[in-house]
Amino acid sequence: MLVKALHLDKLPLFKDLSLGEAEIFVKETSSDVKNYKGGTRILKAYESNSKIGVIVKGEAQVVSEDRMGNEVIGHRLQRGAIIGSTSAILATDGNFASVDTLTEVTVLWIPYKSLIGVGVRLGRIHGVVMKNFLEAFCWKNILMMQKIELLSQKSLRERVILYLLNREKLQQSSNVQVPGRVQLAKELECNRSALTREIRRMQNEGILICDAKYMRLDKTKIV
Amino acid sequence: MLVKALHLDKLPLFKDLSLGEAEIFVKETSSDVKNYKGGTRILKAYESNSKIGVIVKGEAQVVSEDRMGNEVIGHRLQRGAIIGSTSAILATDGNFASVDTLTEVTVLWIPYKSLIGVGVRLGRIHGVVMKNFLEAFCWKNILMMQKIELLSQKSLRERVILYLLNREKLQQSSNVQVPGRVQLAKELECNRSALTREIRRMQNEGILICDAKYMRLDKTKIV
DNA sequence: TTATTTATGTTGCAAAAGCAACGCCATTGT
DNA sequence: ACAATGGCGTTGCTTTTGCAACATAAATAA
Repeated sequence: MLVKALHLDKLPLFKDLSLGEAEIFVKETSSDVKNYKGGTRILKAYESNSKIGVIVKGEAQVVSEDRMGNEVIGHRLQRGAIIGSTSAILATDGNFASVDTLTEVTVLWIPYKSLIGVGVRLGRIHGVVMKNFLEAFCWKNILMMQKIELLSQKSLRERVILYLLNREKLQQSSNVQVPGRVQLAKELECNRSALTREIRRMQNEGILICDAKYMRLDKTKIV
Repeated sequence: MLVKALHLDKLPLFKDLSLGEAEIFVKETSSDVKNYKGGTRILKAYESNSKIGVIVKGEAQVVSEDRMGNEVIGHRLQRGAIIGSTSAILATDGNFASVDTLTEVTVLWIPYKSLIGVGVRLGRIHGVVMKNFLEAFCWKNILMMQKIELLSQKSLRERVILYLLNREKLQQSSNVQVPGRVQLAKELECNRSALTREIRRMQNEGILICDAKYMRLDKTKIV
């Protein structure tokens, strides 16, 4: 069965559930699994959506544009990531972002109404899933907070430092793996050449040691 | 009883519940109500917390500092606002912000464990509260997204415009009520005098009509 | 009332960041 | 092998923004 084949029970969303329980949940909520090729749009901005998606396999990406036509962040989504939650939960105006696949992607779609509605029937199972769901949701929140904090820095240098400090925690290493400069500049929401310039400065001052793929902050030198 | 006296059943969190049902919920989850004087700290950053708070009366404010010692956003919280959710849900590292009262404030504290745990016993009631809770959560999300979008603008002028457009929707009027310049500068995360300067420029160009309390964009003039 | 904060507008100056153009290198496709 | 594309560093120039100082007005406290 699907649950077993795709190891759905190993998803963070089903943490603390047995294989059997996960199967029951999927069945009772009429959730279904869909496959998408690379480069497809899974979720369209400004369209209504009634299901919560969980990425089971592959990699996808959030894509969106603000009113001014600028592209707003495009962070990556991998196994376990939850998509479409706001649009499903707030039937009215919810999603302002689309989700595109980067590789072939498998998604588990859970009808939001079922998620809410099956409570009585499923008892403990429902409680556990809900708990896991909320946790996932919160993580998303924390990431957003981090982004806000990052963008609130007044100088580019501070953004770089904060970015690296956050990554250190995430990657649990003081030698931080970073994306290419183009991507990095996007994430820091700054101009690419301004970024390289600042990186160079920091290197010269000995605050930062880095090559193309890794960076390391010298914490003794930042105030 | 408390629920009745404080009109708890009228809280968004208890939408679609009767007074009696709200009472049952409060009792079964062992939720309790607390009062705080103005200028008190309700929730402390970096301290563990196991309850979800709902503001019942009064006004409070989010306060936080980032690693660099800068004060990050302090948005206002009013009746219905939910606080402490991340720290309660993610027992480990959750809350990086404190909450202070501005006026006298009443808070309904719901133990997170109960919220999750009472599902079986409460059936429909639980489902409804959960649904309402998720919706509130999502709104928070949307506000954060808006903030991110705002901060992602490259020029101050764009920030001002985006801010006003968002407010227009919120206040449902093209004549937008704005806070004082100091507060506004904080929300736009920019320098106060740079802000007044930009406002003046926009006025001169005829893009913006404003006095101390209100602003109105001339949409025919923005691209 | 007067004194004392606190918000606001204004301005000059300095620092920071955006922009654009260029050259180099690596990857990819033909 | 060659061309074409795309990422990266560099640099000069321009614009934007932050900062600090000051004057005024408004609000608050004594």
